[in-house]
Amino acid sequence: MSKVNLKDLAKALNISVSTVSKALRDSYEIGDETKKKVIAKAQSMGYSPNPYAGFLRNQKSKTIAMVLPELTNNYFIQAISGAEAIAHENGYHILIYATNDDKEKESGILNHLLNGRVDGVLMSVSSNTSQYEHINELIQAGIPIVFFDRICHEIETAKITTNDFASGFLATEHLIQSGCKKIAYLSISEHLSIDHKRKQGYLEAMNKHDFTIDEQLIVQCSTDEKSNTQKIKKILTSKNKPDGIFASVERLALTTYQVCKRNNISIPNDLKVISFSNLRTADLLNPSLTTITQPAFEIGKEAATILFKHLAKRKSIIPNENIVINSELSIRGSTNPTIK
Amino acid sequence: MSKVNLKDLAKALNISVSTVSKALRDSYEIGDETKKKVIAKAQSMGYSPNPYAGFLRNQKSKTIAMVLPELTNNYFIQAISGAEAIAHENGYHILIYATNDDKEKESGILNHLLNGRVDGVLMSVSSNTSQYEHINELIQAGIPIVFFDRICHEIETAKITTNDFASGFLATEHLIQSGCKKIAYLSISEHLSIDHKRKQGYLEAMNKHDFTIDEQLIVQCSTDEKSNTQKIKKILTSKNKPDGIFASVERLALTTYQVCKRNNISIPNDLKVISFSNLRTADLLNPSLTTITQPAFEIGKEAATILFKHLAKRKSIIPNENIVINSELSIRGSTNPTIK
DNA sequence: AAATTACACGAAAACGATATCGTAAAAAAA
DNA sequence: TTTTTTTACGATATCGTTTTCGTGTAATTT
Repeated sequence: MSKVNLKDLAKALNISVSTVSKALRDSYEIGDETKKKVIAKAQSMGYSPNPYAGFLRNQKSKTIAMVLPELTNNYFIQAISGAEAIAHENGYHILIYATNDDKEKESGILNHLLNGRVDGVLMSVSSNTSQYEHINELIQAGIPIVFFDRICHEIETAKITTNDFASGFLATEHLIQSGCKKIAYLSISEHLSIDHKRKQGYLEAMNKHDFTIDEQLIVQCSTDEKSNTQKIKKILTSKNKPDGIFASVERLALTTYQVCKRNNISIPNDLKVISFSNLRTADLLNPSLTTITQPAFEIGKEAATILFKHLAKRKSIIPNENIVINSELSIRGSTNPTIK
Repeated sequence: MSKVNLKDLAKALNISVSTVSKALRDSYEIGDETKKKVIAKAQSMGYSPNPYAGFLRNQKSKTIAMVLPELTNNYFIQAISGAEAIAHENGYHILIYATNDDKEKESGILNHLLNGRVDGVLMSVSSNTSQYEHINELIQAGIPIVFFDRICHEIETAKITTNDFASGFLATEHLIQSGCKKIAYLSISEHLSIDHKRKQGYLEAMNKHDFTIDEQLIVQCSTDEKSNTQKIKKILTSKNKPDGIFASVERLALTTYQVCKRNNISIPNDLKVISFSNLRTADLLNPSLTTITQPAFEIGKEAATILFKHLAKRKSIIPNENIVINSELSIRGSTNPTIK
């Protein structure tokens, strides 16, 4: 049982607790010899400071929370991975919370964090979040928050995103240049800023190339996969069926693939597909999937870096800042018949 | 600034701190009226207890750590997701640590946890871990640990795995029954128990069907993807090339797919492939991948459940226990030409 | 009426580390 | 030599809870 504390150390060395504490923190108040003795004794007795005592004293826990809509998602996982990597370097620890894309659960989690369990929060809001009181409360409690991907424009803080508008534009234009005449957009949620921007990019590209916008081809999807499958199947088997699909998120592209497989719709011959995606197996799909790939790892890393920077300054208010890290288009078989 | 503490509440109510504390914890010592007053005031003043003060006092933090080889891995992510779901229900929080499959980093992380930052640990050991002092230290410090998937037989505690031997046997037999004559096994690490068992299953099936074991067909892979690609390419283009591959983990199956794609080896005609995998897109690969799918979500959930059960009892020693949750074989195109 | 028990609350000691003071002794300056 | 400064350390309050123990009043028992 290594329950050695400062008091034990002090007793063993016949000096005071405060001297031991200062020696271990390399204070200028303590002589070199004493320091050495203390450090040696701490080593030999296997001392390691009780973290919670320090947290209580300093009101800092060196812990942050990542609050995410879902975990089983390549994008978020890579973002966690990026944040985790940089956290370790800065001596921070990461608590993980999944909101299951539900505003109520999201709100509950943030309320739980209100009491100072974490020094800061990295967050991607859930798709049905349209009010932000729970977020503002957190900030007012002095806990800074940095958004990434699914951001809140309404909150003043740092926000990391990719170039959603430009990428949406690029994706749509790529479909047009690949010969598509009727392009559908699969939307994930009307409340999400990223969705809005990607859709704006889509609309802009349509306009530029004098395509008429058909509201029927803008499909409002949700978190309910059954319903999404229905909607996608319906549009792909309707008279007005599109010959190109731009999926705003990976999940919807995969659903599209499933629907096509079951209904013998050939990609890319009958239908070309492009999607925002961080799938590692995009290359190996049948056909390989043309993607807009976000630098998720870097985005997570950047979000964490900014948060740590402000935490180090003991500034709980993070000024508004929009950081954009560009995505990349990878053209593959789902939009180009010459690629397998 | 909601920095309301018990003292503030007590002052506002003109009663003592201890009464407030007891009232909020619904102690029998406090009268009903006082309780109501206190609770109402706590509500109106927005009181929320400082977690670290409680942790310090109780020596419990309601926090556990998950220590994993890597995050960008479908299996581990599902396991995290399972643990996270059950943690929330039990009021626990989860810290995430990635070892990058490196024993040194793993050791460093466990050392960091030694000081009581967490009440318990869920862990899958890294593939080059062959000594267990750092794990034993943790247990001796009174922090219980539950293993899942990549377990340590040498440590006495609860261990959750899938039926690796039987699944390895089943996978190999499936290849044999699919007509394979020369079956290779892609090993991930000789130190890992799961790998060992899967390989034993492979060997047993080979024996049962009077296949001669060819050591050349047992390929020792590693965490270095370049090297794995080389090895797999080498064996698939050698004179002694196999017509069936059993990949012990998903990553190696994907590498096999890449190699086949680049070298025009047709799956399943030239080569049949089966793999342990939790890929959501197994269906959509070219060809779809026959998998042994582990119930990762349930495994994570079960591991967390067991840990919480023991933590609730304040028992820091978890008796040895082996819990097995079976995997499922999903036959798809990579072993059956009639399936796309 | 006296003795006992229950009830409702307050005072204070932990939990373990940190930081502000205060103060001896030694060194430097006057 | 006296005064001032530096050096090195100790005593103590503090962070916010929880919990043990003590105590005065009211209710119950003999």
